[in-house]
Amino acid sequence: MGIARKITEIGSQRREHILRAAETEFEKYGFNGARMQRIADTAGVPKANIHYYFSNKQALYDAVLARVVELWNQALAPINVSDDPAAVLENYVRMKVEFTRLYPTSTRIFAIELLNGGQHLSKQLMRETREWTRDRAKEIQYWIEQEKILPVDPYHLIFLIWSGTQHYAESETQVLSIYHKKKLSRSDYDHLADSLTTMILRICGLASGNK
Amino acid sequence: MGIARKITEIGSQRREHILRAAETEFEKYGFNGARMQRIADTAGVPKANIHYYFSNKQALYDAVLARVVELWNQALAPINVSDDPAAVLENYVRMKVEFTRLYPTSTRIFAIELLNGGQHLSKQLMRETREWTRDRAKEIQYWIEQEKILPVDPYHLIFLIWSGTQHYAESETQVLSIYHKKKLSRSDYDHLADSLTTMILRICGLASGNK
DNA sequence: CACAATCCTGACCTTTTGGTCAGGTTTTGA
DNA sequence: TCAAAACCTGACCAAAAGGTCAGGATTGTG
Repeated sequence: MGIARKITEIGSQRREHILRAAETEFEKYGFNGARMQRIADTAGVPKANIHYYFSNKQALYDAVLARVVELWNQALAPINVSDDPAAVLENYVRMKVEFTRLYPTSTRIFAIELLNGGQHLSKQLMRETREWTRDRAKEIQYWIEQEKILPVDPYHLIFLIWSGTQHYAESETQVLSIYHKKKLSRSDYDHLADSLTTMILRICGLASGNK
Repeated sequence: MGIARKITEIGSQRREHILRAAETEFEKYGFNGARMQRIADTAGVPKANIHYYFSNKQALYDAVLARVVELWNQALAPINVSDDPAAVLENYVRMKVEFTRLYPTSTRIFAIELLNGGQHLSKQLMRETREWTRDRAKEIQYWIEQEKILPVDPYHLIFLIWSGTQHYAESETQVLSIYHKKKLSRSDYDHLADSLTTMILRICGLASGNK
């Protein structure tokens, strides 16, 4: 984009088109394995056209990652709607499962990025995530002190929720192999949401009846 | 290796050397990002030497993956040493944490491979894992029927243990960023093992006191 | 209508990278 | 001791991949 060009024009749905193609490419092959030519083919545009919108591969990747991060931020934001630990936790777990179900591509791109050391993630995002987590941990700690839930390490609990949900996108291959399935269905995810909710609540001593 | 060459000679610690260098390379950059030249430099041998031991990049990667899988299999094997669910679960969780601590590289290579769809994993391994998991799930189901533990979805429980431990290797970047640390210490892992054990036991209604 | 700004792309260039190979050195074993 | 087997490597090579660019098409607008 070098010098400021007249901002987005109508015809620039191309940009969007390319971005979408790039997203699935980076998801499948990672940054290094991604091929500009293949992205061009998927998007149905000449390779040179990509370079009209994105100065280079890195810029394209950054743009893809930016959307992923934006989505991630959205997911972080809305949490506290209640003072009741059980409601807050259940709400969060279900949202996280839903996020994983709806955006497996983003989940995987993010996972790849983290595995690679997160070099392309902004300090900004890292800080926001840290602060968000710290606040959540404090809230949990407060619940513990009020004896509303059993004592647990708040960070470990949060990480368990994250990993437990994301696992179904990140290690989908393994999960599918074990289930002997081609794809996880909607009801698989519904069941997972119930199951995970129960487990997390039990950890906190907030048994919701049984099963 | 084309035609059968006289099997390993003493001098072939080279092979080992190269393999070790390749391991860290594949861990850092993934298959596509890995550079033969860099592996050679790390191993301190000329690039052509690598091709004396491994016909090509793919073969080298397969060899690396084979070791990882072997390690993985070892970790799967020893489980049942007791009839007491609490003991079995605690033992397994602690072993898994220890594995993640000791072999983060392997854990990450495996995670990358799964994220990539596990194309290089043998049907054999997939089947073994499926069977192992199925057996474990049956055992858990049995405990439930005997009312030794609270009802849970056995598969979800197993996946939760896996993801919860592996998370600290796979998303190490994020975890470290949140903890504001450079590295997880031995005691961090000890604490994690305690914490995870407690959480998993609570899920099963096997509260081990508190904390 | 004209001229600018934007959009588009085939052809081409450069660098990187996995891989080869001829010929040399070292080890083995009868 | 000596030849065969195994080991080693500098110098190359061909293909792949990211990126450039000159010039054409299209669109907007006074």
